[in-house]
Amino acid sequence: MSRPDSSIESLGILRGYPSGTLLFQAGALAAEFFRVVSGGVRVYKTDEQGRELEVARFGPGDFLGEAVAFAGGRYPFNAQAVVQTRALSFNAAHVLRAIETHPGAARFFIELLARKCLLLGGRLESLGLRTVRQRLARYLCANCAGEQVCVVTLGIKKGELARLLGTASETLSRTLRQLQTDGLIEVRGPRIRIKDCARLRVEAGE
Amino acid sequence: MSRPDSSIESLGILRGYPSGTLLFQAGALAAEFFRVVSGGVRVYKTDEQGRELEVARFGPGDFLGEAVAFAGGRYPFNAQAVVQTRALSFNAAHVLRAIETHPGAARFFIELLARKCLLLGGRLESLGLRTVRQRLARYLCANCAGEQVCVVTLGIKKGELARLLGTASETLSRTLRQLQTDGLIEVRGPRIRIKDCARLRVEAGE
DNA sequence: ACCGCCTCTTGACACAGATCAAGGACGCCC
DNA sequence: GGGCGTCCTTGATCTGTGTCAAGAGGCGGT
Repeated sequence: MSRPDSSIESLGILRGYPSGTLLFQAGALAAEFFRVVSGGVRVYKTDEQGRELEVARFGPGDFLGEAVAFAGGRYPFNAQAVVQTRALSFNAAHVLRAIETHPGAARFFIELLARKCLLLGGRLESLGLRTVRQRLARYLCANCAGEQVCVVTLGIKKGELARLLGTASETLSRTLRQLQTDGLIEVRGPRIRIKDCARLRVEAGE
Repeated sequence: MSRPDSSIESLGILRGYPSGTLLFQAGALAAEFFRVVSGGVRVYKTDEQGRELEVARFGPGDFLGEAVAFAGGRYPFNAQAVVQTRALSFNAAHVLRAIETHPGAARFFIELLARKCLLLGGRLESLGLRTVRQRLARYLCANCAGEQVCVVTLGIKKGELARLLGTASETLSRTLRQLQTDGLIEVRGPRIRIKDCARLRVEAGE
């Protein structure tokens, strides 16, 4: 389920993106979409005042930009390589044409888009009716093996995590401390030991 | 582009939903999705404390629930008829099977899902980095003909609009007044005259 | 016309989280 | 080791928005 039809895959052109470069930019016409091969990409939006919201972060195997490319129109967000990244670039029109003759590929992209809708819906819900504390708890739970006691090692900078959670780094810092004071976690740099997974899950609101 | 393949359409079963009844409920297994024929449906989520966020509102011609049904799993939101509503109900597995042999239908659903992703992404951005004032300005602009001066008549109660914008009705009330004080609009009950569309658009942040 | 119900408005207040401003910790390079 | 840049933390303060409480206005029913 994580690989599209190989005849589709062969339509992709492999490209390299040094850390910091943009795969696409908000406002540009969306003719192509991408599949990350190695590295990582963050998708974000900046407002006039420079405040920034990270919509999602993608790693190897993930697709990005496919929704805009299929719908036609302009990218609503920026996509930036966070490390040296390689990605397959697809022309949306070519892929749509190929899909017409490959039912399996159609189904693949339908499920891909459907899952992306669910992802976005989940983030919407988090942002709309959860506090920073709850969102953080949820993030930690999601990245924990589910054991009673486990250690989450952040793969990203705390400032980046803050923007991913839709908050400021200062607030994230304070919230981490608060969870620690409450005996739920123990923070040692980028290493976070979850002392009580069950209780943390309650904090997260399931 | 707004109609699926007729062979797909014929898979739907027409059902009636009195005002207030649920088409589906958060947590239920998603086997089917819907297309509104007449009436209106709001999709929302309630948290433990009773706070509520309206994710989207659908009218005649719109699909809902298709993302969850295609991805498999449980509905993350509730869907409720806001007035007496008729809707076609589709079994997701049947439709997926039909799609395999109808390339046009595949393309239809891909574009449908893609547009839904864009819709959700837009709402995410609004909620994440816009103030209530900006979101309201944006809503008014979107529902205005684009003329220099025009009148928007709210089709929904102000309390409902508030939840759609992700805020409380009291705050909406105050914000409307504020825009009026600033000379951007004139409010007379559910009728809102936009005095300066261009300036309002600036407020909205394009 | 009176009453009850519902929606909307307004005021007072509380609080989460953003912002501003200093440090402090750590790594890296010369 | 000293200096410098980046990231993180902490404190003080400000602001938007939610919440609670009390009317105000409209509308239908009797």
